[in-house]
Amino acid sequence: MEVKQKRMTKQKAVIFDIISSTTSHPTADWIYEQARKRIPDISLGTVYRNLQVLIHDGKIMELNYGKGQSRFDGNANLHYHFVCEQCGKLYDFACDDSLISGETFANVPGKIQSYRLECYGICNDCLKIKNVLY
Amino acid sequence: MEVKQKRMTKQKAVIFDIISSTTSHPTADWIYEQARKRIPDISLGTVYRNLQVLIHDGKIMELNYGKGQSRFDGNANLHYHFVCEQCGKLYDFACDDSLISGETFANVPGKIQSYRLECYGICNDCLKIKNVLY
DNA sequence: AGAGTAAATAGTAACTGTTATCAGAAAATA
DNA sequence: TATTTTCTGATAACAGTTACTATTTACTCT
Repeated sequence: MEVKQKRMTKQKAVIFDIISSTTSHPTADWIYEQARKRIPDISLGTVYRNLQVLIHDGKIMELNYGKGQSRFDGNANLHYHFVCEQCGKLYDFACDDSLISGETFANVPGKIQSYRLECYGICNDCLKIKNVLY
Repeated sequence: MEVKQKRMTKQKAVIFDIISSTTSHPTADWIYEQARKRIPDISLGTVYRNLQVLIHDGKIMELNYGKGQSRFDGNANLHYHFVCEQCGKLYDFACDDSLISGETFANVPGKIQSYRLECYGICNDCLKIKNVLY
């Protein structure tokens, strides 16, 4: 797939604005629905194309957890994610980077450039609702 | 999807044997090709179905990195993965579990049940071949 | 500003990986 | 052996994403 894109278009600007003004880690479909409110005849292909461009440019991150749709994150800075296995919500969390470095990767057979850490469990909201169950 | 399966079948045994005798984290397609050498008319659907059953039974792990095909790992014990971005190879690595615990997840808005750690970079083999470039 | 041209778009078809369906085969049970 | 249940192979359906192409749009150079 070709990800170069030099020109600024209305579509690209709107897509970037949508992603960077939410913290909800939206899917391409959701972004498409939002974008249609501003550009009614925007096409889903354009959304996907521009998402790739924005990723390529380091403006956004793509998060894919298992199967299903990818999610996109307007915060391209280093941070981690917590997935609630009850409600499916995706939470950001920060942690001291130094906790996972050095020794942690001592056994890796190569040179590390990046890593990815995610955790799974039950979020506080779900714990409140049905805390008997967990 | 239904993942219960009580009976041991030739197909299931062969699939499990193939996965557990390689450390190469194969895809469903590769497993299918190997299985056809032993059961020529086995179907791809059967491979997928039995992979789900084996995952459900905790015999194997599914690894999905971004898009593309899932990979399967006959080692269901806790361990981590290193992906070479040059050659695409997937390496296992162990690390002291205690390095990533406690404080690391202090800010998580919920109760953690599991986590996943992967790292990306250039493997030693690729570094040898073209070490000027990295 | 207007013309020329290279790049991006909308709409749609195609593709990929996976899952569902279902008639028939195989295994368990009687 | 007959009956019932589970699993299979073959194939169709599906979801998410990407490719294609004629048309439109943004930028460049007067």
